[in-house]
This record gives sequence, C-alpha cells and structure tokens, in this order.
Amino acid sequence: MRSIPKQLVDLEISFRKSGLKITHQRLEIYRELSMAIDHPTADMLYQRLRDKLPTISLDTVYRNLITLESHGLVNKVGTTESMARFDAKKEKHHHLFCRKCGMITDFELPLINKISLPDELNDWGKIENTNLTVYGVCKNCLKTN
Amino acid sequence: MRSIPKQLVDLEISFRKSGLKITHQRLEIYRELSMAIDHPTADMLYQRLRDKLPTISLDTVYRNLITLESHGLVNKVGTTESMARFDAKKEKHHHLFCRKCGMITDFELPLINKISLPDELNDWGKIENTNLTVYGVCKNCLKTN
DNA sequence: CTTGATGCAAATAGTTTGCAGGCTC
DNA sequence: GAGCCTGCAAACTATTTGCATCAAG
Repeated sequence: MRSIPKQLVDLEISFRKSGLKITHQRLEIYRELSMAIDHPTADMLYQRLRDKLPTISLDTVYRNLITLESHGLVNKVGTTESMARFDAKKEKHHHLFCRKCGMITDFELPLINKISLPDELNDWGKIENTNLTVYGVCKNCLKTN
Repeated sequence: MRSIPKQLVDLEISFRKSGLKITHQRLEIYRELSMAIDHPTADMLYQRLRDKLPTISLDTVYRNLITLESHGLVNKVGTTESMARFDAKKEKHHHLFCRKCGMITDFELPLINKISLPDELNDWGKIENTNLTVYGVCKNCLKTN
C-alpha cells in the first residue's frame, strides 16, 4: 500500500472547488484509487469497493473516474483512445499525440537509447522496447479552438 | 504517402517463414497499412480497402492485424490493453509494462525533462506532457514461463 | 487434399446513457 | 427545496468467435 497522499486530506476542498458534491461513493472511489499501486481498472476498483459499499454500482465507478479525470484528480494510464491503432513501421519511433483530434505523429529520437534507466529497472525483468509518447495539442487544434 | 518500405518487398518471404498463407486480403491489408502515415484503426483500414477488395470484411482486417502483430510485422500504437486503467498520482511518472501479465509498474525518471526533443516538435503544437513507457516481460512472468 | 483463411452473423466485453428516486448543499 | 448523484437496466461500440465455405500450399 502506498501511503495516503497529502491531497487526499485536501480532497474535500478540491471537490468543493470543482463544484463536485462530496458523496460517500466518490470519496471512497478516490480513496481506494489513491491507495492502490497497481493501476486498477474500473472493474477492479468496483470489486474492491464492494466490501465497504455493498450497494455501489459499476457505472458509478465509471462516472466518477470520468468526472475526477476531467477535474485533473485522476489519470488515465496508457492511451486516451478507445480504439486500437496500428502501424507497420519496423524502425523504432516515438509518438506525438494530440489530445483534441487524436492525431498521432511519429518522430525519431535515437538519443532515447542513451538515457540510463534507473537501476531498479534491471531487477524488473527483461526490457524489450522503449517508447516515448509526448502529449499535447497540435498546431491545427490550437488554431481552430 | 510514406515510401514503400523495403520489407514489403520481402513480405511474401516473411509470411512464408512465419507459416502464414499469402492471401490477397492479407497482402493488401499489409500494403495499405505500410503506406499509411496516420496510424489507422482497423475500421479505417477496412474503409480504405473496400475499393480494391469490395468483399473484404471487417473481421478479416481485425484477424489479420492480430496475426501480423503476433508475428511482429505490425505494431499496436499506444496501449496493449483493451481496458482503461487509472491512477491517482499527481506527480509525473513513467511506466513499465509487462506484455505477458499486463502489470504496470511506475518509476521516476526526472532526467526525462532534460532530453532535448527534436526541433520539429516545436512546430507541432503545444506540448503538455511526456511519458516514457518501457515494454518487456516482468521477472515473475520470465520465471513461470 | 489438408489446413489455414474468409465472410457472415451472432456473441462478448468494456463503457456509456436514460430515467426515477436519493442525497448533498 | 434544487440540482447533482446514484443504481438499475438497457443501449452502444469496438472487438472476437462459431461455423460453413473457400483457397493456398
């Protein structure tokens, strides 16, 4: 268990600032997530919460994750996309991802292999590939917005 | 259009080596993907292929993408996961992703901000965040396999 | 001819939504 | 008391699968 982060203490304040009501479910969802170290899925959180909140529903978990994410209190790990996307390139490359239009642009960064990864990674297992994803808003979306 | 990569020429050989039959659909799916620069989804590829192959079905596209991916001829961009995963950490961090068990482990890498990104990225738009994802197989999966 | 590949349709799985009642402020 | 929030059930959407047929080796 990761120690409870400071922001959990201030959570009610954050919720209020964002105009979010402080419901039992919402607090517990956040508490459970902030103590987890394994990047749970919505369903995993749901299962864990049923002890404390036997009547909570899976869609409440989903709705709260979306709400909390839009207020910057929670992160979605991995891709922002719901659909899988592919490429046929064999060369190593990295991605620029526009969070508005979803456009993915490639770029090369040979230097990435020169970065020395933390020692702890050597203990983790076999490393096969390293990908840098840069998130932001592309020029076109900056213009039209 | 990206120029046709050399491996397309050798594709039939690669297919044979992998024990894959060389079907009209499979070749066209790969050809279409290798010439695309926009990381299409399965459905986007399907739409594009209907000109040449009016009878092709969406599930054939899906099946071939999976097959080609498992033979290392195609990459899935973004996450390997079908399910969204979350965390409540506010600090920037990076991920170790085990392609066998799906476990995600965090690590810190403050140096990442010191990396000078290619100049072309300055023209791309507004950069907000940078995430390094390291793919591989975790120690536990190496053992049990 | 043998086996894997295809196309169709139906099934899944994760996620989202409509609605009526409940709880926070 | 007003409006956001919840739980239930049903809808959606991307993806996968069963099955009979077809084509590559």
